[in-house]
Amino acid sequence: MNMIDIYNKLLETLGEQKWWPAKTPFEVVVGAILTQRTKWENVAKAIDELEKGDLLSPDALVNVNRNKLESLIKSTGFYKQKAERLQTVAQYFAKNDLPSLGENSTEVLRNELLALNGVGKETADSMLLYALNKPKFVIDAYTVRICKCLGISGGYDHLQEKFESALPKDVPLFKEFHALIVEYGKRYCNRKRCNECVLDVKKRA
DNA sequence: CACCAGGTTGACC
DNA sequence: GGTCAACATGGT
Repeated sequence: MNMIDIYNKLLETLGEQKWWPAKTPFEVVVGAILTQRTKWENVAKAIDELEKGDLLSPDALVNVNRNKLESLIKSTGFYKQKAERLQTVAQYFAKNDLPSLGENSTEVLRNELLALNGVGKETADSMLLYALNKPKFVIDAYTVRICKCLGISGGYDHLQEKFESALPKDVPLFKEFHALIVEYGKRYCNRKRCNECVLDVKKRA
């Protein structure tokens, strides 16, 4: 089964996911930091708090009091380091306007994002794909686990190359595929449950 | 009570 | 190069 077949099967089984759940590109950036090692429901609460405080803009986030920020995002865990990371990326996006930032090449942007403390490969690629609409395939824990079941092993770079070379560089496709993988992983292929083989999806539908 | 969640970092080999 | 604990809350 090739990548496109896998995509179609997931889509057919799970339906469209329509990621990333955010109202603005900068909200994607904020969510990308907050969701590190954390369930999305807890992130949603924090984003809600930030929205109430009118803090979902780079300038507002840069200027907010650190302790206040920490208390608002407490539900996401690791709240002290995440507060610091949020202000770091907010500073970057305050200096570099989001829409016009997209004119730069994907690789240049990626390196700039990776240079920020708290932004690793997955977070950078999530921002590139879902906030800046760049064709970067996001690899996460579910992707690694599912690929392993499929007999595809390797680290982040290897898997990313595998997806990107097997698929057309289509941003909506990349967005939806990653979303489907996460949803599939949550339901059928996580720490507690690994029904050895992924993509027997018909049986489970 | 133990384990896990859409990672990243710095220390240590 | 790779491995490992730390980071911390909320849900099963």
